[in-house]
Amino acid sequence: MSSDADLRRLVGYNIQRASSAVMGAVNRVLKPFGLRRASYSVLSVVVETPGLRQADVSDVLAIERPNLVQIIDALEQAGWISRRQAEGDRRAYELHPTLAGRAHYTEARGALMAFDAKLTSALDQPAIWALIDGLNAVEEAGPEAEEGEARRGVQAP
Amino acid sequence: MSSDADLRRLVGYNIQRASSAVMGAVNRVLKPFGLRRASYSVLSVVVETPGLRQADVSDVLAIERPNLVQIIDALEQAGWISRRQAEGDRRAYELHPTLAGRAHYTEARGALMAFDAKLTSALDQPAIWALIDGLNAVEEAGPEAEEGEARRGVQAP
DNA sequence: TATTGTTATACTCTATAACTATA
DNA sequence: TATAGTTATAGAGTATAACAATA
Repeated sequence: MSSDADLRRLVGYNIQRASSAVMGAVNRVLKPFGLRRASYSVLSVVVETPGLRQADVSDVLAIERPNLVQIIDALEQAGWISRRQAEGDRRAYELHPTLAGRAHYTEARGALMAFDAKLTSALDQPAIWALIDGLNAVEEAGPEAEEGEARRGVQAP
Repeated sequence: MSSDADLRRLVGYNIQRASSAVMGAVNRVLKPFGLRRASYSVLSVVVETPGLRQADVSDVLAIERPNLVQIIDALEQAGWISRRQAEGDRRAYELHPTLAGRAHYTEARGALMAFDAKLTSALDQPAIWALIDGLNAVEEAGPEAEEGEARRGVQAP
């Protein structure tokens, strides 16, 4: 009987453990491409949906605007995306992938998808769908599930 | 069609999003009890398996030994666990819960399990089992899945 | 008055090297 | 020589306040 058996009953704990087991590995897969998880995800949405503004990317990826700035700077300096003045709003920038950016994304995506497939190699397709559905349900429930939980309790040092 | 549709095909991305949606909420649930995720998990294994050494806790929870020290310090100062000299090895400490620690854990556990149940309120029991099984499979596959992925690629700024 | 991008900053989490005292 | 606990520290990742330019 393993010592974290009680913790293993919590979905949140299992998510955390799986997450930390995967995060570092993902970064190592992306490193040869000059990308990290965050910059890969930004490159992905810019390639898939050109013309998004930084605030849009912030909303889609749940990355705070200030933290996006440096990520976009790096992607722009690498020559993979570019900022363009948004038409009709001189405050905003539209983000577009360069040709090199599209090609680079395709390569990195191939490596990452191969890695991701290995993560689930012990599962059949229905199990993978169930996993993703479950994760999405938890993600949606997360913010609202706090109501009423954090009201009683003891203050401690 | 949402802009992260391509990312959503990656199990790792869905895990990351669910994880970050849940982590902060868990900490807010635990805050009234003077606990965070890490200290709650340490208190849990010490209550469930008294007498573990710090190195054992490090292995069970995948927390680096140096990072454990401050967590255990805080739990000890709060009066919830105690360090005891291990018999036959004067280098090591065995960790034991206090009476107050057991009681406090029971309270915090109740709040956390109620919160955790809300996370999965949209899922039936088989779906919850499938979610946990899938997460555990990914967690096991994580470390090994990197072989051969990170060898080719372009170095970038 | 509100919003976009930005700067600066701070806080948490995580990872590593090196020390001590024991074994 | 190796291990348990510790110290110090560095690096990500994340969050917030405040500013200039523009709406």
